[in-house]
Amino acid sequence: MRDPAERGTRDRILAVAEASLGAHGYHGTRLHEIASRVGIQKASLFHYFASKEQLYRAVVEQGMGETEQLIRHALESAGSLFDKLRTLLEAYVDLVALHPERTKILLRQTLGDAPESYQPADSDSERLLKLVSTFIREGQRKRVFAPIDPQALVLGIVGMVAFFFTSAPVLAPHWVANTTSAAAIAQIKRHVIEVVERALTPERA
Amino acid sequence: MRDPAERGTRDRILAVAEASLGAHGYHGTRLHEIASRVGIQKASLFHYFASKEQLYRAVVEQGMGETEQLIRHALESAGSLFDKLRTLLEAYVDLVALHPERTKILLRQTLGDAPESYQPADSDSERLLKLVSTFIREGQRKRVFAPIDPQALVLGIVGMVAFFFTSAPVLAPHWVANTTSAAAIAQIKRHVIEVVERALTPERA
DNA sequence: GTCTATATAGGGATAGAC
DNA sequence: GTCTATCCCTATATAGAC
Repeated sequence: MRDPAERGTRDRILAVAEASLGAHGYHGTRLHEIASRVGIQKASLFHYFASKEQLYRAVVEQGMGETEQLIRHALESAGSLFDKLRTLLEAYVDLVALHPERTKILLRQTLGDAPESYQPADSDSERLLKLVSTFIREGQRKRVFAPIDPQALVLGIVGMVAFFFTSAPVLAPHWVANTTSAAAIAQIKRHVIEVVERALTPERA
Repeated sequence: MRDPAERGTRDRILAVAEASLGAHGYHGTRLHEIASRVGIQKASLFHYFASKEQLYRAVVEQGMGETEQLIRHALESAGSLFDKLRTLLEAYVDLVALHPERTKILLRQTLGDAPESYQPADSDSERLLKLVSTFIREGQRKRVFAPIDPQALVLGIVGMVAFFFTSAPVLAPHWVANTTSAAAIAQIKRHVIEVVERALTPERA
């Protein structure tokens, strides 16, 4: 990290590793494949990362960091609570759409796919969840949002969005052939926003 | 299958394999571990299944079959469309809650976690999805359900529910400490039903 | 049908030259 | 910092006795 000359290759390794880990999971990923795609020899990887596990950790950390940044930024945006909500959802969908492999890795991690020795720093994810659910709870206190379980809502959204971009292309290829197309992303965005807004809009009875 | 004497051990292998595959994924699963838990030697597994891949296929097939049965049954239940919807959602949540490992396997499969040579019979899952989305589309035609994208809704529900029982316990352990408790299942059921009903209830404007 | 013993391959990791 | 060569372990799978 201190040596700028190393950055180039190191970053390329991280990028390729993210793709491989997303596609095949931790145990299914072959260091040989990563090296090959980067254009170096397998042994050269060990110059940058001490082990497969360390490489995995680096990839995960990078992904979590960017996600947190994005969420904080969206929650600080201007407008009404529903405006903020919308901004957040749009940004989140965009993020997942832009990094489906990363999403797969995080999803897989919650399924237990990780090095045996891995102790997930779940404080990260928990902190993120709390950030958003607190935002919703605030809105409920002000009677702007309907009194639905905030934690469940947030978890459900995360699962839903992740599923759209990771599993849906496999399960329902005819529905969204290409989840990277602008049209597909817009469609999913609209859907998510509609469902969430309906869930959070107070009864007008 | 023809030899009844074989059924006992074979079924136990399938059950144990489901648990292991769910917990560690295909590549992370060790045949040695399965054999050990069944109480036999690793080599004995090959008497029942020709390869690790065949064992995997058997586990997946069994899981898909039961899921399809359940969905068909729920859709044939009595009552209004909203009644049927409710019955379906409750049964589905119960199924996932009862078989979290199975759910993990199917989730993982959509993420690309499977033997290299594996050609997923996605016709199965596509057929299932179509079954439910057709039901919703029918309700929309009759103006009972709001005109939301049926495919997206169904995929979203599947992702949401799966996430609750597989990832949420890891991500938010304080939220639902034990997703197998009756109370937790009831809570999740209520949440899912509320979100879906709100999404499908036509505007009263 | 279950066992012990073993074959075979693949993959993570290291050694050491350049 | 990248390479070639190699170590070494683990995991799937097979052979063949009982």
